[in-house]
Amino acid sequence: MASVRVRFAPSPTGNLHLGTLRTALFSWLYAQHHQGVFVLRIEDTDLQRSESYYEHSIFEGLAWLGLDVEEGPELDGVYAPYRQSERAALGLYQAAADQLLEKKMAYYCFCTTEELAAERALAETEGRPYVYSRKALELSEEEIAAKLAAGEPYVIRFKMPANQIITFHDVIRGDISFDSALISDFVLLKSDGTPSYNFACAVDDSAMEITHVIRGEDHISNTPKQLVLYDALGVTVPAFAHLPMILGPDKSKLSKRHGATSVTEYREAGYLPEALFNYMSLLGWSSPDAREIMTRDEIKALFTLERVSKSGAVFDVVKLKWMNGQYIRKLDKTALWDAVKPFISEGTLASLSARYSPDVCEDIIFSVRDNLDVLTDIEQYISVYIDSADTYKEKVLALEFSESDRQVLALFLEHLRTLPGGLSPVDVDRILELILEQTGFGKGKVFKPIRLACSGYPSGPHLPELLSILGKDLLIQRC
RNA sequence: GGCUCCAUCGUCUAGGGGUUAGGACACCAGAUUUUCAUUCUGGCAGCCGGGGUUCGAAUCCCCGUGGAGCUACCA
Repeated sequence: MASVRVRFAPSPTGNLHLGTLRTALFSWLYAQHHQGVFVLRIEDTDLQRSESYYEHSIFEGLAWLGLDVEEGPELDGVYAPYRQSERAALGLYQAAADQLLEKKMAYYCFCTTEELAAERALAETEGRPYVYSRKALELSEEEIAAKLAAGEPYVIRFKMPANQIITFHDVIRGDISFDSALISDFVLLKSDGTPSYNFACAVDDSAMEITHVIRGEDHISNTPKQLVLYDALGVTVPAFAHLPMILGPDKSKLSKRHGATSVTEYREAGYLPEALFNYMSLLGWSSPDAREIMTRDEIKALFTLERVSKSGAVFDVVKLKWMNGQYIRKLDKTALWDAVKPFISEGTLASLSARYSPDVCEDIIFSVRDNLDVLTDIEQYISVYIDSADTYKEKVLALEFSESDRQVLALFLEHLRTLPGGLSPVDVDRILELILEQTGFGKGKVFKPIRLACSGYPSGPHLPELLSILGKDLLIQRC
């Protein structure tokens, strides 16, 4: 069997979108699962909207998620170049168009946008579906030659086969058919000489020997156009798989008006790539054994198009957050510190390193990890460790301590003073235990005032960790 | 409007003729935790409607309905 070649073909007209990313993810997974090749092709034929800045956003997004590209721009490969603008410069699309022109399967069209708009408007008022009138087909050879010589702008259109049912088998959805009579003679080459999407797509997919075209459901209606092109060009047709849409909460195609949609935004909001990868893989696909938390390798091994669902999936940030928390809690002390560090403000970082050694910094972060859903949550939970003396005073002065509270604090202070050496978490546990015995009070009556007096906060990390990190000296001052 | 796709808890989904319709997030309750959080246990909640086919449909077929996508010299 021929080896699998899957392509991911985004256009660099915006930051890498979550929907686009999911297409990339499923394509990559499919290629990986079959030990195939994952190809990146940049579809930058829209000169107005394409920007190299966005191309980088695509590269970065893929790399961040760990979707390694085997063939693509900057990488070369047998099928280079991988940017359509570069392929156009090589005359690849022109050559294909010439071939169709010669076979009379395509033709020159000099119609202006105004003429076309008028045709369309007429069709609409008459309530019939619009297809191009084909008036350019009536032009004689001489007329065409004259217009060409005069430098009149033109496009090249494809001559759709008449009354034909075009059918293809979608790996996910089964057979899908279209009536060719309802499809207009679409443009192959635009008047600026660049290829239209459908043309470039078909030409390149065959040139690059793509075996599987995996893309969004929104491309289903483009497929018949590409099919007739494959046929006209006399090349092999790849397999198609149309993925369900990713939806916003209102069930319409996920877009900016739904909030954050670019991969960069999620990275900056403190999501881990492993979590996003895992969550996205479950949007339209499910594992055979109902597991949800899986490693990249596990997903890769389990992934098949047969288990991809047909209906659209609402992007649920709440579940993503939960999953991100799961991944955060899996990180060990050092990995957590590395992950979280870029999300701590400079000021906080400065006061942290001014007061604590690097080791203790890791302890601090680790002590609050259960509170983190996203990395950006970190700031709010570590303030207890770095509050200035003034801030602390302000907080404590607002509190009221009862007689029993004072009794507990006095005892605690006593134990601290008599403790030789530093204060370890185990020491804290022991002292707390002792006070419980000595006073006969319940846990709340003992722990609460100590937490309050020592930290100024009613809640926070576990007492042993919190107190041992704050340190004996500071606690003696505060009690 | 035309064409096309889709339809199981609020959300993501499993289940493809006989199941108490399963899991996950969220939500609610309880337990553990000095506290927030974490963790654990339990609970709430679903087959869009109508016709067929069948001894028997969530499952197969048809029709409705609803939602979505496409309808460019964008991709």
